[in-house]
Order: sequence, then C-alpha cells, then structure tokens
Amino acid sequence: MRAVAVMGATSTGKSALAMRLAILSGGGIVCCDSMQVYRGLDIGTAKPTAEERQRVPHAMVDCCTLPDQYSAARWAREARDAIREFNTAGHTPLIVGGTGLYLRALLEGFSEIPTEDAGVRETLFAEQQEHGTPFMHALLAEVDSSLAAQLKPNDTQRILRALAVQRTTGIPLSAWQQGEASTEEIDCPVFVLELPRELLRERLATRFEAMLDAGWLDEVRWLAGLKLPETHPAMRAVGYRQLLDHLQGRLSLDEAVRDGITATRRYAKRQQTWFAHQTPAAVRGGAEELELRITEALYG
RNA sequence: GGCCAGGUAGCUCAGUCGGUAGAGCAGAGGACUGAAAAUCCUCGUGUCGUUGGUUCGAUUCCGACCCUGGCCA
Repeated sequence: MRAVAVMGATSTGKSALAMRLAILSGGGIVCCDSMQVYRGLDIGTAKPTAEERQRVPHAMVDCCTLPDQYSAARWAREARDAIREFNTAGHTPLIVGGTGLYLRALLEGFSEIPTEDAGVRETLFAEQQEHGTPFMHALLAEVDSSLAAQLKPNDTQRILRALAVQRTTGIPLSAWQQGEASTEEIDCPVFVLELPRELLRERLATRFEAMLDAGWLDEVRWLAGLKLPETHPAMRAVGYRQLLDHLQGRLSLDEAVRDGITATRRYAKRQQTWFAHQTPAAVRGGAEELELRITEALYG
C-alpha cells in the first residue's frame, strides 16, 4: 500500500495545500481527523465542503453517526481499506489532518485488544466521580502495577481505559500492549506543514469568527439537542465545548468565543509538540517548500 | 464636594497580627499505544498606586495626594 501524509496543526492551510495537490495528481484525500468523522459536525470542524468533496474524493469523513463514538483503532482499520481502494484504482491518496495518534495507529498499528464490555466505563466513571482519580490510580496499581507506575495519578482518561480493559478481560492492559502490533506494510512518507506561531494565532482567531458567521452556533444547538453524555468526544471538541457552555448559560457569547479561541491555540500547540517529537522521520516546512517535496514524493 | 470600598504577576484576586509575597487563568515548555479537538506534567521577582511619617526594618501601621467603583449631595 502507498500513501502520502500531509499533517499539521489546525489552520496551517494543509487542506488547501492537499486540495491543490489532489487536483493535480487526480488522487483522493483520506481525512485524518478525529472530529470530521462525525456526521453533522461540519462548520466547527472545518470539514471539506460539498463542492470540494465533489471535486476530489474524500474518505474518512462523515463515517460515524452521532450517538456512536469513534476511535483511533477503528480509524486505522477503515482508513486502510480506503487507501487500498485508491491504490487499486491506480492512485496514491493524500492522508490529510491533524490527529497524530490516528496516523500512528495506521502506520505502526495497535496490538489486538478485545472490545471493552458495555457498561464498564459507566461504572468506572461513577467510581471516579465519587472517589476521585488518584483513588482509581491506586486501584490500577493493584492489578497493573507497571502501567500504573507510568501514569500520573490524575490522568483520568488513561487510568479508566486501563481499568476498563483489565476488568473486561481479566488481563492487565500493559500485557495486551506487549502483543504484536497488527499492521499491514504501508509506504507512506510523512510531511508536516509548519506556520509561524504569530501567523497561526491570527488565522485561528479569524477562522473562529468566520465559523460563527457561517452558522456554527446553530450546529452546536443541534448537537446539544442530541443529549450526548458530557464525556462524548464531540461534546469536548475545541470550540464546541465553549459554545455549549454558552448555550447552557455558563458563559456569555463573548466569553465563549474568547475561551474557544484560547482553547484552539492551546490545541495547536499540543499538535505542534506532537509532530515535533512523535514523527521524527517527517519532512517539515512551509507551504511552498512542502508542495515541491510532496510532488516529488507523489511522482518520484 | 462628602462618605464607603478598592488600588499586589499580562488578567481576576489571596496574603503578610510589620522581617520585601502566592493561587487560578493567560503565557512558555513537555508527555502521549483503542475518548486524542482528549487526558496529563513542569515553570511565578512583581517600583505590593505615589509620597511623607512611625520603626532597627513598611507592601503590611498612620497622614497626605492620585486613580477606579459605589452611595449621598
């Protein structure tokens, strides 16, 4: 299998770059984005428009209907199928997005781990609410001391995941993670699009306002109407979370916008850190330089 | 004009019964194996409004002045 990945923080302009390249190459795009997979979250996720999708085929967009929840493993599985289809049609697709973990799941694979039993999460969450995360960390230490030692006592998300797997299988998560990672050989050079911090900040803020003008708040009202649990990924997405707080009267619109822009900035910084340290083999650069290098990769 | 409450880190504030000060947020850096737009970790010297006085020593007590908010005229 073969693909070319174009990754980068939000608002760096990677989608526009990818569109240009895809139109030239006649290939398709595989979105690597943990929020664009949800049907109905369009404006706030900067999802490719209908026109763009008509012009260039996009995979891994709108592949999950909302009460459902997505995951990195599922994305890797489905993205692999999408890439194979493009390949058999004679094309090298562009993997485009900002979700570093998803790309890792695809390129390096995850160990085979059984699905958590339904309901374990709810039980764990209730326990965590009552006793606090450090207490849950202590519980984990009893059944999986090596993983517990690696996790901070406040890391709710990883601690509950570890406990959930241990409780449904009776085997510690760290043991499962020792297992062989299931990957299919894939030739995929990785490119990271960079933008100076100051410029990125400006673009983030401008885009946030533009999304509001495009009717983002109505989209958030619709989301609120679904009554999803507050732990659902869609409820915690940058911007959506703050706008949801506004709809529930916890923030004025101005405050929600200000906090949303701040949250986006912090998110972009985390992405930059990830791509700087977790993808050492990647080629980094600005739009012009990358466009050349990617073109070489596509045709060379 | 009078009375009251404030003026402390970029912002919101705590505190020092007098020995030059600390939280949250922001900001910076970092981690990252099935929720990842998530989750988590580390980093805090600033004329303590200005100016006199008391004191070995004042941001802390007293006075004057300046600024902000509220109430009364």
